[in-house]
Amino acid sequence: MIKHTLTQLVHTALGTAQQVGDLPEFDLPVISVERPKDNKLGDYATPVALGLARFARMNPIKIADIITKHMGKPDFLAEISVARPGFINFRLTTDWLTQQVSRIIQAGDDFGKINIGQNKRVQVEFISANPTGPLQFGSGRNAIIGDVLANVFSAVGYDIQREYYMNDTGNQTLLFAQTLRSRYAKSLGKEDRFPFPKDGYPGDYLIEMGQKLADNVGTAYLDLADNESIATFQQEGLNYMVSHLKNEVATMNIHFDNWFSERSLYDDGTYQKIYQYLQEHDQLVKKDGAVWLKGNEDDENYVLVRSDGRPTYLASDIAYMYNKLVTRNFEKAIYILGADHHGYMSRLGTVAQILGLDEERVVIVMYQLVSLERDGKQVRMGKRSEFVPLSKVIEEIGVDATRFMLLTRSSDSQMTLDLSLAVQESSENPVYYVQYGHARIASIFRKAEAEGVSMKNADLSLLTNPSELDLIRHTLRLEEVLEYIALTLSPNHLTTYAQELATVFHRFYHDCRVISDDLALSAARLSLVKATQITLANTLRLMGMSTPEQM
RNA sequence: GCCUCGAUGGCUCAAUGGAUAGAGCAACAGCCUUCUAAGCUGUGGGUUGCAGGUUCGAGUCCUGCUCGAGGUGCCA
Repeated sequence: MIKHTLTQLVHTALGTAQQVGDLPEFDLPVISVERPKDNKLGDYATPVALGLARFARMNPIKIADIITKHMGKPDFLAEISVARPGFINFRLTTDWLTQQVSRIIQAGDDFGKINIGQNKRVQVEFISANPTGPLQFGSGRNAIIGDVLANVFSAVGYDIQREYYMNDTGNQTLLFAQTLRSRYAKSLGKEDRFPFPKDGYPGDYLIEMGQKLADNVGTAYLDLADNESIATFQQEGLNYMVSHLKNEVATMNIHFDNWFSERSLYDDGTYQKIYQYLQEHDQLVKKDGAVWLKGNEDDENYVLVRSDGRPTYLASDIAYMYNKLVTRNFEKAIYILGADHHGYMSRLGTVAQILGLDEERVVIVMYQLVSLERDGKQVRMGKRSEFVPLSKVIEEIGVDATRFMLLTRSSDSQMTLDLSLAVQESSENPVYYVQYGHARIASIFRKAEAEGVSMKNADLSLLTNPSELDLIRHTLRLEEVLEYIALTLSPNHLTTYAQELATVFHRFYHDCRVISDDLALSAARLSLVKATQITLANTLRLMGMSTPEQM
């Protein structure tokens, strides 16, 4: 990446300047190379001299001059200039820029990939909603953030595993099984046998599920022994829900590598193992008949085992983390959590400490909740209030628009979706603007083929129009954007980038006719258009969206 | 009470401690005989919630305050 090359050059120049005594001794700082807001200033810039003024006790302009003096003039740079109050600006040569077009075309689907991950194994766990019902719209945000982050981490060189953690044990599962049993009995006309449980799940899907079960097994499950009964309905319900969830996420272009069972942590001895570990490390306290985790701070006590002997979800979380980071030995475990789980954050850190794990291996991406409105009035979401299924929103506005909308905002910002406006807003969704760019390009190539114009043996040096060069600059940013997203865990930048790239392309399309009588120029421009298409397509794919050939 | 997050143009939002705070929508004015007008060009619109502080430089970091969302269970 050219940005890294520049960083390295500045770094070296600073070292040299110190060696020859042009600059006093100080620890070399982290050098930031950025894109200036105004591209008239240059393609890249560094404010490093500004930050050094204090340590060097020199005027930043003077420092900048010294740095540039020792940088020499690499052949990919047309100009290195110093601007007040001490920026160093770099301008790339047109030649270097235009050559990038062929690099992009050669890389094809791989363009944008970089290797900062060094193939380290990283797990992204996301959604992980209780398998007790269809996904709610709020889970969509979790889904998109997790899926796109996983895409980006793959692209920057990590070996990524996507995992869905199924809470298939505990209170909610029990209630779910009881509800299913009651629905099943009812569809056989035996509701008196198993009345609807208190706080049971009201959703219609359970009525359907009960009916299906009755169709499949008849009355066989009515007279199971007490200890078998609930377990059976749990298992049936879980199987049904998981296949349902798989289909549901598949409609959003999401595919998990693994569906991890919480219960398996108890069945395979992981829980017993960590319990023993915690006991040996004096982390457990018995109080009021329950077992508490001491934690590292006073007053940070959490219950691990209830007074009735059943472990809490915290027990599972500890065992699960152990499983991720020790048993399966992932370099890092990324958790995508909604703000309603933010209590987890400190807890997971505590858990890592207790297990003697480097806390940096636990990465938490927290996003603010999505609230829903209808005609400007808030719609309460929750298990027992109005339920807005994700699938319904997707049905109404489409996967691409849904994904894009959920991805645009930064994770930290709360977002509101007005259901009555969703359809209307989706029609002006910027995703279409981006996809239109891709479709336009496809159209250009259809035309080129029809007219026998090809991009073979293109002389890229013919690309000199500012719109053309600007387009090249923007395609090259993809690598930087991906690195930035991986570093900051902020996948929303992909949407901004996609829109900017589309804007620059549409402007180019307006300014420069691609297919013309000038065959040499046509070939060069077709190459540029190809490179743009590759970049747009890769960006859309990273966001999990389609790349239409026509619109 | 304590903890987390937010407040940026009429609306929805962006912005690596850097240069003149940017997009889209909405409003207004232009551009199709030409590869897709789901496009392009232009205009207006801002004391970045309030008050301090740190810094050469703050929308961004720190402190206090106001308003909003969420958390603070032997629920997950």
